[in-house]
Amino acid sequence: MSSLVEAAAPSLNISQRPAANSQPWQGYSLYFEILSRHSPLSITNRETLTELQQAPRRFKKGSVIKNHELNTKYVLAIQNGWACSCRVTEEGKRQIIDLYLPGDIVGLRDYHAGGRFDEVIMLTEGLVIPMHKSQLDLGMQKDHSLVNAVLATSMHQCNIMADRLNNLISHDATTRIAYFILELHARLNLARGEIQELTLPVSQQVIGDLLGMTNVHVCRCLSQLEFQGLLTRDKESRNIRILDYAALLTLAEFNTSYLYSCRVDNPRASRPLNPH
Amino acid sequence: MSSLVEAAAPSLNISQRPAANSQPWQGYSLYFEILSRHSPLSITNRETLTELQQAPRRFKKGSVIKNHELNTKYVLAIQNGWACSCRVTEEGKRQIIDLYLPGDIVGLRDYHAGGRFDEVIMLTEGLVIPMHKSQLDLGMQKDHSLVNAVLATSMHQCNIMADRLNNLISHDATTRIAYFILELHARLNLARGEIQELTLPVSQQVIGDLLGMTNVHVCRCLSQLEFQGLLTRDKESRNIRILDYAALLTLAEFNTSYLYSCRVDNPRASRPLNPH
DNA sequence: CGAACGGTTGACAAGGGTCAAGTTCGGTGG
DNA sequence: CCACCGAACTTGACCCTTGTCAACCGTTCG
Repeated sequence: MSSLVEAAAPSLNISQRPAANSQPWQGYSLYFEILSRHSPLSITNRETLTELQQAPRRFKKGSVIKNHELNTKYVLAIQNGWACSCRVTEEGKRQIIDLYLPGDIVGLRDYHAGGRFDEVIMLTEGLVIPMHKSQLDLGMQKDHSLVNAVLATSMHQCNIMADRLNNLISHDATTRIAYFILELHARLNLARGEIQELTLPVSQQVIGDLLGMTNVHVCRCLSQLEFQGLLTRDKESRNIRILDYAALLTLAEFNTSYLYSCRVDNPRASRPLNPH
Repeated sequence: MSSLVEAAAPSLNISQRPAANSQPWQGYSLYFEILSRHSPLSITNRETLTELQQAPRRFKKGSVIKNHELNTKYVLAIQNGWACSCRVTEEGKRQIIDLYLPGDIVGLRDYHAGGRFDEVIMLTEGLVIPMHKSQLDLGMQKDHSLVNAVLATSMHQCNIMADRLNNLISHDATTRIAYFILELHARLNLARGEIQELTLPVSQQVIGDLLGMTNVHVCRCLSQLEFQGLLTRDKESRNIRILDYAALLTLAEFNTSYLYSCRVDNPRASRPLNPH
């Protein structure tokens, strides 16, 4: 079972780079949007979180944005792009164990462990907004509702992982792919807008690494889903259009979409994550 | 891929049963022990947590101790025995997605979701200590160090799940079993005492459900590990004795034992979880 | 232009599932 | 005490799913 994320590209510690001179992110609080999704936060928190978050940083595909010595004191909010966390074996192979999409926070899982565990790598180019852990800690001490928001967000990530585990254990390859597509569809909050099109901006090799199968078989399974009339693909753009949503749900036994739902008064899809 | 936990046995809502008259658990705080493992807690927390925790309850194997309507307002600490959480499909099949051992806290994952997600079932007979969520919330508001402890404990569980995911994705069946045994060995904190013997108090069917394989193949893989001289089994007691710990580690690529380590000043193995 | 990468396809092999029969053991009832 | 039963484990035969290896094609990029 092979597992390769692209060889690590050069990366920078966030603290090495001071805030840029133009500050278009000022006044926009990605953290507030993310954290208030699962637990109500007052407008005061919005101001606090806006102050705490640092300048967005752009990373290239393949950049290591976090490991045992890089950004251990930061959590990172993904504003744009996909990232994954990997376990690195002694032989240097990387096994993808978690996937981060726009609107996810990276670094909660080893928040209290000094960030020792995983390496986080950009799967695409993207924008990342750092926040210093100690400042988030201070924020939580000042306002307890922030504690609940952080806890709820962490648990939400944990539930997504439980779902993936469920998917891996109980489904065969084709079904796993179908489930994965529906998971992305839900996490990207496309279900709410009844948008039936999404992009998988990664290679079939990466999809295989995520789902515990080979790139060859990913290709076969996708072809089969297409053959069955459940979806169509555009190879160039890596777009997928879901043709028969209901049939996909049935096939994948995907009935946990509620896991990914946000609070009703703060729909994720209705507001673009990138304000520029 | 079949998945069956024994048919649900009768179960009681914890609140239906007042504290017993004799109270041997008084003064003993399982929650303090668990929560202080990953983040330092003051002795004040010990008293608080001791007050908050309710009378231990004994459950039979197969009891449902938590679901969408049962104990939704409680977290449960496992003092004794094994439990698992399951996703229930529409056809009523149960898929095990998480395993709880003595010293684990049940109900953190859907803490903020009203406990809607999983059903938790005893895999063996066991003792469970409930605590009302709202009281834990109050405790966290009073003392911020408790927040860190709860967060760290949650994240620890999340990391264990990430490890299981890693195991499922990257290993074949025999290796998965080896990894699973090492995971248990580490989580039960036997590594510290260099104890090479442990008990799997569940059927091979359940092990298969946990690892995404059939009971038949679990049997074959265990036999093979025994044949290779890595361990011996006692069928009656369901005991396993590890003969070649180093070889098992190598085979399973298990190098994450640090994940399960407790704080040095509070070793889990040195103090029995059941004070009676 | 050629190299590198990602996707596709085919032939073949191996890992693991399925089914069925047999075994052991503990519990139950006569 | 023995007969019977069910649960769990074991083993063998067979077959399907998936991995492996290789060739080929289209695109992109230097």
